[in-house]
Amino acid sequence: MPFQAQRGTQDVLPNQSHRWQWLEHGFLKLSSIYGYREVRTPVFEDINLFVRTAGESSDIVTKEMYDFVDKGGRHIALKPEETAPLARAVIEHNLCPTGTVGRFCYISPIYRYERPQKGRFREAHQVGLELIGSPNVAADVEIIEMTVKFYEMLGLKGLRVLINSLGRDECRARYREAILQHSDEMLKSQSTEFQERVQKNPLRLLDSKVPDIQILMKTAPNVLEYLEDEGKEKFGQIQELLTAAGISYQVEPTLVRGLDYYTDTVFEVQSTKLGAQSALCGGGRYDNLIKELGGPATPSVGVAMGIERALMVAEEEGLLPEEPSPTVFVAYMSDETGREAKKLVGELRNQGISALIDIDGKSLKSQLRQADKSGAKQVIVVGEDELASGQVALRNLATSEQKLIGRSEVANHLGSS
RNA sequence: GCGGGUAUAGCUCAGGGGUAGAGCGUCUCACUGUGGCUGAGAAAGUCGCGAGUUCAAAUCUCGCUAUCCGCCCCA
Repeated sequence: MPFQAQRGTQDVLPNQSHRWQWLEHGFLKLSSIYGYREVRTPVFEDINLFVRTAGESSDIVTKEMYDFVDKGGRHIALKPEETAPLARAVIEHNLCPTGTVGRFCYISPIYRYERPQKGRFREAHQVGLELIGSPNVAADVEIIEMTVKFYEMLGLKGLRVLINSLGRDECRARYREAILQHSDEMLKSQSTEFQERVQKNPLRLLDSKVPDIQILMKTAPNVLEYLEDEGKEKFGQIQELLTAAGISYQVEPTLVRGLDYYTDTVFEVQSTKLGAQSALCGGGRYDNLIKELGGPATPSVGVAMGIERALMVAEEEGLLPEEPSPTVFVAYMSDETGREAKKLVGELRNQGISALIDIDGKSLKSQLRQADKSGAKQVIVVGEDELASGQVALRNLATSEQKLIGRSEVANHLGSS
């Protein structure tokens, strides 16, 4: 009877790792070019970390959390994102002393207890960047620029960069009132559960998928008009800097984030190829987070980019690298030549040459078929006659050219041809 | 948490109350020691799991599980 595991994510099927490596190497390279240091945190955290950082939206957040009580009675959550754990780690280890700027990047699994669908998994992975300690708009721009560069590096096309500013406390409070007032009539006809949610996070109305609400939001007040003077000025500066950097973007006043700790800038990169999940990444400024967690007031900005989603888009666009194939397939004729062939494969592998060999003693024809299938460019045939004179046959599968070479020169030939 | 689709060979899927199907792949042979092309043949399945209805269930019914898609939510 087949065993079906209760699992939270898709199995990773064979031959995926080169895709991940491709993406992660690209990310780490970009990070190092910009001077970002990699940080890792555990997959689990005390659930209160996330509850605190979510502010008034905390019960919504808790609902989506993959949490449990561990053997020691601790209430644990598998981290649903990396920004809060990283901020916690920065405080705990004083990675970014007051007055300095810290640049950090991460590659991390994240967990959310929700129904999987296209582009959404219970276990997913993110790469992310956090620039901690600077209130300057140049920080916002650096993060957005790196995000765009990352996707450019992967070769993704047709992406939209959306930016918005949510202002700070004063703007937020005034805008909440305005949008609640605007939606007052509509809310009366909704369920109490929905009304409570809206009370907790009215901004969420802006990117609702419900058609009626979308129509209503077309005439909603614009958050940008509620920005404090400083926020307005900064948002203008960010746009100037982005333009100067040659980054095309779109101001989207309905772009919001679910968490309360975001301040001023928020941004997102979208693709049309992800079903209901259009966002490839999300980021923004979070000047209140570190203080909220008990650290010194530390203005920061960051971004988290979904690995699975990026790979899905890359796959649809045919950008993924080819699977690596072995350099050579070593075929043999008999038990005796088989022993010699295995020895040869061992030698090649010891030299770091990717070599494949049949292990079931199949026919030569079958071995060559395997070789063809494996993508190996060349085959070495170890035969009795050749072996008697200390030689093996080297066959190029693409051209069908075959020549005899000395048994001891195999590695040299493989290197050059 | 809510709604819908799907589950049959290694893969992609058709079928359908009475012997389990196709294409691709695999293997063998034609071709004693040379892949791709061609032809012939073979192997391979408790038809997701469990119960019910029936003389008979892969097929109908119910439950469960998994999976995909949408809602909710999205850090």
